[in-house]
Amino acid sequence: MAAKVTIATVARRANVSRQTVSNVLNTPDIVRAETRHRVREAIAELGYRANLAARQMRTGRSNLLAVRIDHFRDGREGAVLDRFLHGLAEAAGAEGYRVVLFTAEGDDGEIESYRELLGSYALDAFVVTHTHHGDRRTAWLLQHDVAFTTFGRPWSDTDMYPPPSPSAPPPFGHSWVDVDGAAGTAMATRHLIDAGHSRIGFLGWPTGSGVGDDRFAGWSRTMAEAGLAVAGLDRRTTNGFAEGRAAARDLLARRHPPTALVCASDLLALGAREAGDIALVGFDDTAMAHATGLSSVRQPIDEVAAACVRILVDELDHRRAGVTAPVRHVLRTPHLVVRDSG
Amino acid sequence: MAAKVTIATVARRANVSRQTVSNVLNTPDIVRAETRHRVREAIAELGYRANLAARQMRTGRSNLLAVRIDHFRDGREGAVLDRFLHGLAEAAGAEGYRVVLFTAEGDDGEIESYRELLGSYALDAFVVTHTHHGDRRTAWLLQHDVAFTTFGRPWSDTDMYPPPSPSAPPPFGHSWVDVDGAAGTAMATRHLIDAGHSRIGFLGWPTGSGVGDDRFAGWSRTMAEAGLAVAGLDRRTTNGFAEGRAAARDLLARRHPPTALVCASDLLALGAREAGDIALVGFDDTAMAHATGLSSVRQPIDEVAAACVRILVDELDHRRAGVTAPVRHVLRTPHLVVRDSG
DNA sequence: TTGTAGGCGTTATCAA
DNA sequence: TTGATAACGCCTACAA
Repeated sequence: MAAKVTIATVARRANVSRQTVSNVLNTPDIVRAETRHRVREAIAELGYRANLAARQMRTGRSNLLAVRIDHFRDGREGAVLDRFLHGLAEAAGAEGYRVVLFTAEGDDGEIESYRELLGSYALDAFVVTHTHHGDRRTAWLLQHDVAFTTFGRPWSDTDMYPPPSPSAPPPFGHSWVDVDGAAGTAMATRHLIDAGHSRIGFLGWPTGSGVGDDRFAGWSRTMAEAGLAVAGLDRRTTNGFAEGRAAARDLLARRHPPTALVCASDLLALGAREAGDIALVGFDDTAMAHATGLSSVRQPIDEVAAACVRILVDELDHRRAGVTAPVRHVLRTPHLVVRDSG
Repeated sequence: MAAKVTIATVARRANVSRQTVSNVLNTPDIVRAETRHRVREAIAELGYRANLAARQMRTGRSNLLAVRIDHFRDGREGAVLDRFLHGLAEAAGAEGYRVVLFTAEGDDGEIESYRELLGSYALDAFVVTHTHHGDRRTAWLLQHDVAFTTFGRPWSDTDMYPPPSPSAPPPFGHSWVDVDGAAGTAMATRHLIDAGHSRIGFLGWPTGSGVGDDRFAGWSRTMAEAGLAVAGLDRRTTNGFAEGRAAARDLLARRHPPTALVCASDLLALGAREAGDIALVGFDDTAMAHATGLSSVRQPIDEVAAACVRILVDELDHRRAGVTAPVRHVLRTPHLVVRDSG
């Protein structure tokens, strides 16, 4: 354990006051070049690093971003969350922030965690993932004037506009970052059309999930634009391998079966692959797709994470300056990874 | 934003001094029951929560555990690290600790991160993952007397016993938690033997990786114990789907081909599945195995994470008391998830 | 441009 | 058993 090096140590070494050292650190411009240089040398020689706890105590900023880590869920969530966390940690690190994890059960459990973490002044902002219809979390955060952004759009108006209250002045909406799922499935559909298919089906999740409906929309819109019929070509089911297989079998058994399928997840696509010979495109470009040669729509997760961090850092900077940051919405376009399957 | 509630607020409300409130929080035994009760009521009424930055400043403890999050690597790493992080965050939370992430490139990059994080007093201990032969990280941490534990055994003596130095007194080894990979492949092998197979092959990674050699050992040991020949039945290759397929084809083309394969990863197993009709057992029980009905050896990741946290909390408690914590080694046994593949 | 004084919220020390 | 005082390391305001 090296001896403790504080601002005072550096000050003594550089023959200046503690305040001058602090200035070199925080507002270098107001320090004479020669002094600044001397102080920086002392800092380097002594290997000085600011004590973050002390800084936080004084400034009230912890430079910590919190994100909930979910239970492992098969397929999609696993791989995507993993990449997201990595991207988040990397982007945050570059901005002088760090990422802390917390776990919670359900929306209300997550809100309880917000209370705890905020109560102990343990973090500056939250990244909220897996937004859904009627999301109570975003409403809570808005009402409590907490800095946050979401990976995922608000899927209903009530998520965007909580009941106005003195503590939640306009604008009521919140910043978010998301991937344009419809653009992804549109891309997949177009790819299959270009490959010569005309009876292209869609395998997705039950109506009602924002993400699922979005992905459905990209397919149906593109089919319509190409003048292709969609009647009887789509099947909605819960996410899963067996479910994908069953749904695909069902589609293939119809009078005019599809020759290709756009799927809302790799898992569904892999299930469908077992249902018979059919061109496939999955979604999320998971390890499974990579491993099994499945074409898949890949979300630019690193960019999403970086955008989240940028938004939050900007938001925190604005708050520090006492002004309201603009609400920002970032929608990134995924890209299609073509493999032998489609 | 609720008004700030500090220990002083609570003290006033309960008609005691700040110190008494602090005592109720940290050493409740020394406070008279009646006073303690009154203070606790005030805490509840006011929704008081300790300011962690202030506490850290005073105690020098941040209650933060740091873990590096790697780049996403296909297959294995993704799913396992994901589960591990969740388990870590959950177990840490239960002990009043939180988990912070950091990224780094290579061992030396990780060591540089240690320097930074420790220098700013930003965390109490590290969890080190993916230990390997000649791991410089553990040696560095030992030499600098940093609290840490590893998920993964030290795979060479030099990892365990750094050059003795005044700052690293005995015991030189470090605590670790790991999964008994050999037990896992032994289990898989026995399962295949019980299913009637006698020519059971092994598909693994090149010699030299601790984890890979460990998994190989379980297979070869079990085959020997059962009096079964292993000559010409194993194939080592880099991890990957195509690699697994090629290696399996190679094995199947031999004069006396195996009828079943124990694989060091799900990815290899899924590749092997495409090589022909052969019973398979994978490793890690990833989403891929779950989705495709592949039998697989599942590591008790949650238990590993919990053990890591327990070791670290214990270590930190000892340090706080000024005594050396015993070095602990935890080796957990995986279990076999049987599906239709094997 | 540089230095001095004070306080952030907590806990450790010691006195009452 | 409880309370007063000081100190952790930093930053902000203000004075020199």
